[in-house]
Amino acid sequence: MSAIAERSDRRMGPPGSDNWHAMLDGAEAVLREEGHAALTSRRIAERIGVKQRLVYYYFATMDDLIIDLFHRMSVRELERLRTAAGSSLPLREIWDVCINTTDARLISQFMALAGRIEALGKEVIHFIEESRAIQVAALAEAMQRTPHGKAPGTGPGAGLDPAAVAIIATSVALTLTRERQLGTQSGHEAVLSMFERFLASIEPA
Amino acid sequence: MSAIAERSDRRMGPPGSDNWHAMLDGAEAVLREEGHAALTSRRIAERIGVKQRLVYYYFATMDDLIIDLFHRMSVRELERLRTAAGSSLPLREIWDVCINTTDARLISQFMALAGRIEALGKEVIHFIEESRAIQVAALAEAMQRTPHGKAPGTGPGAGLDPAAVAIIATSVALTLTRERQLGTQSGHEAVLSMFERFLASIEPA
DNA sequence: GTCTATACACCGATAGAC
DNA sequence: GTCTATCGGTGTATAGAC
Repeated sequence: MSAIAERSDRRMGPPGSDNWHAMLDGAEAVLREEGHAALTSRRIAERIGVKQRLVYYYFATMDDLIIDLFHRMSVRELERLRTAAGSSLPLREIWDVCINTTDARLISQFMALAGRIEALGKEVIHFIEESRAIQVAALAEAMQRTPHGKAPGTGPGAGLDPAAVAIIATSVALTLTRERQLGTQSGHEAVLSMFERFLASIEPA
Repeated sequence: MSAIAERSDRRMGPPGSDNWHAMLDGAEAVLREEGHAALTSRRIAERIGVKQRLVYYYFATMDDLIIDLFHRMSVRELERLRTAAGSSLPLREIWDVCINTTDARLISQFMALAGRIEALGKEVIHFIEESRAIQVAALAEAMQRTPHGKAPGTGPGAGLDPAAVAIIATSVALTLTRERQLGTQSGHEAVLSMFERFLASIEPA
């Protein structure tokens, strides 16, 4: 998945090595704290105490570094989601991951970057589809097991579509996290208690 | 609201003039097409056919330009929302604004910038709270008029909270728009038809 | 594997003439 | 109001020694 193989001439360091991870750790911290405008080879090198040139030994270009960073993060996040989905209270655990583990600042930075770096956009799409599949599967199973409510506002009992619920849940989780980090929480309790009620009805604790 | 008054010494051009608007137009286009890393005074000047120095005649710093740009955009967007809220089908019109008018690329760029520029963060919060108030008011009125459905999955008839619905609707609209622009639409029909059913139940056409 | 040194482009912002 | 000219800084990326 690394773009390293695509470049030919320059000698390069091994992905997965300690330095490689250290550089991605530094990049992640810079991205989180200062935004992607500050994500430069110099800043990363300075942060982890190596020379700038070394960054280009492990990553052919800064774009490649960014893509590898997102990929490492998305692998971890999918792992977290799969673990949550395999637990005894899958929906609650997944919701917990979405609302507490995710860093909205990082997501914002990657979203902004995805518009500029095409290969990153593809990674992002892949991540969205994978994570949604995990959530839809967990929701479908829980809904099948429990006689669940009706679609909101609907007269006759059209059931909820797991795909719709998955999109709503992840969208809302991201919004709440982002707004909280931004500094506003107006209306948050209302939607949180609504999700709490939904969880209680479909996955009793 | 412009930061111009806060700088003292340098002579500056009038906000609201033709050039001022032209520069913000150029900035908006750059932001949309190339992202905020490319949003520089030179790029803007080049785009609208003036010299770079002129940008600094109208805006004290690039940050001020960005804040003014967001502010101009948020005023327009709030105006659109208020018009929609005053129409004969307010909920449908508001939903239409959220899902069709909004450019998710621009939002992503501003979100990423809001973490870095403190004054922009405040503008963003202000916009979020204003637009949410408009939506909540429209929802509350429509819900009061129509006997609406129950909270999803709930046994006893706890009503939907307008604030919760507003957050859900805007979150989902932004997600759908962003994913569509990114290049994926998996699950979108499910959630769109769910909103369509909700709208039909609460605001018959 | 890691380093020094550096080419070259572009950035924000300013001084001061017209 | 708009221009020319420019400073000082920082960015990506490379060449080639050790």
